[in-house]
Amino acid sequence: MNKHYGHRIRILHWCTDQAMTNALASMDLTAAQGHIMGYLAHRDTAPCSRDIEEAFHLSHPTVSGLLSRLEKKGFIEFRPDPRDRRCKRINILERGHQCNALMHQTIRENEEKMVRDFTEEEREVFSSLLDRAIANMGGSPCHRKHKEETEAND
Amino acid sequence: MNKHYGHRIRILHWCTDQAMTNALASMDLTAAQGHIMGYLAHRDTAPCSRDIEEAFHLSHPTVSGLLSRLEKKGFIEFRPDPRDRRCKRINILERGHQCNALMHQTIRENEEKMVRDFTEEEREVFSSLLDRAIANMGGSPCHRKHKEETEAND
DNA sequence: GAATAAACCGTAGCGTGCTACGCTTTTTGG
DNA sequence: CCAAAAAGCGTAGCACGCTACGGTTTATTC
Repeated sequence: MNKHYGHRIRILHWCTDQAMTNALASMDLTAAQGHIMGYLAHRDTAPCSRDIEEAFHLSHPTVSGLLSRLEKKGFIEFRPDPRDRRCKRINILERGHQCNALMHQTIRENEEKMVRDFTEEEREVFSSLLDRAIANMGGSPCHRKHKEETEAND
Repeated sequence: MNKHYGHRIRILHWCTDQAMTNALASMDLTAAQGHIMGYLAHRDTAPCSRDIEEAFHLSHPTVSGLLSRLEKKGFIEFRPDPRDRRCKRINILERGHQCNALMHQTIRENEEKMVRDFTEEEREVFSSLLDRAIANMGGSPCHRKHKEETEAND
């Protein structure tokens, strides 16, 4: 019936996304926004949009939209970089720090939930197979920026 | 670094989606639209929107939008059901039939590509682990319609 | 030093997913 | 038979992906 890997991947992606959405709804964050906040939290230096694009393999309009919504809701603010006036450094505000603990806990819970009945060995196999599947599909997306020579093209 | 299953699932989903998008671009179909066409092709009776919603676990506004774009591009047409005037049966048009072969070939190629270096046993393990992960996350989304008793809740 | 290239960001426009609401039709219950 | 519930679909409005284009600042090159 639903025999395709692609279909299962889609469903699983949906599940994780929904779980995050539900867990974060209480603090007015979506799943995507939460992941950004989680990333910002364990950075020591304030990153700019470009850093997030690379970390999440997202296009910059996507990141731009996410950040502007986070700013509007008071989780972050932008600070001009005096060294480079093109950059807008992203600073976490109080409200952003508050959600940090819940964020990481939620991620951990969902990760655990997904493989809750897996043995340790199965978890490693799962990880390994996922990585190999990604590699087989051509690696991470990344809009082929800074791709050195990843293209053999048949 | 990218240690989370959720992250890998996201990337893998992205990969399959992009592969489909690229493969189908030549016939003016997106990945999501292509999947719908593939589903329609191997149906003998003309389904209605509801059938697609359940098959793909999508909300009905999403399906509605997909179908209206497919109709606008001439892949399908709607036919009122004389038995039930609420339903709009979905009929494949010539153009829709034309893409069928390419659709299925593309799906097969991508499925094979993803697991190209997997042994037969690994493929089965992968399938099984994906299914169990989905089950662990609470099963398929489906907006909890016709869930009989799937909820044990803890 | 001025022109070109590159880097960073923004906006426009689209597709695809969602929830929430409403409309029409069918089914159900009294 | 008529009212209420349920089923099917539509629209509005949002989030979040993308590509394509443009604008400002920085770096390079002559």
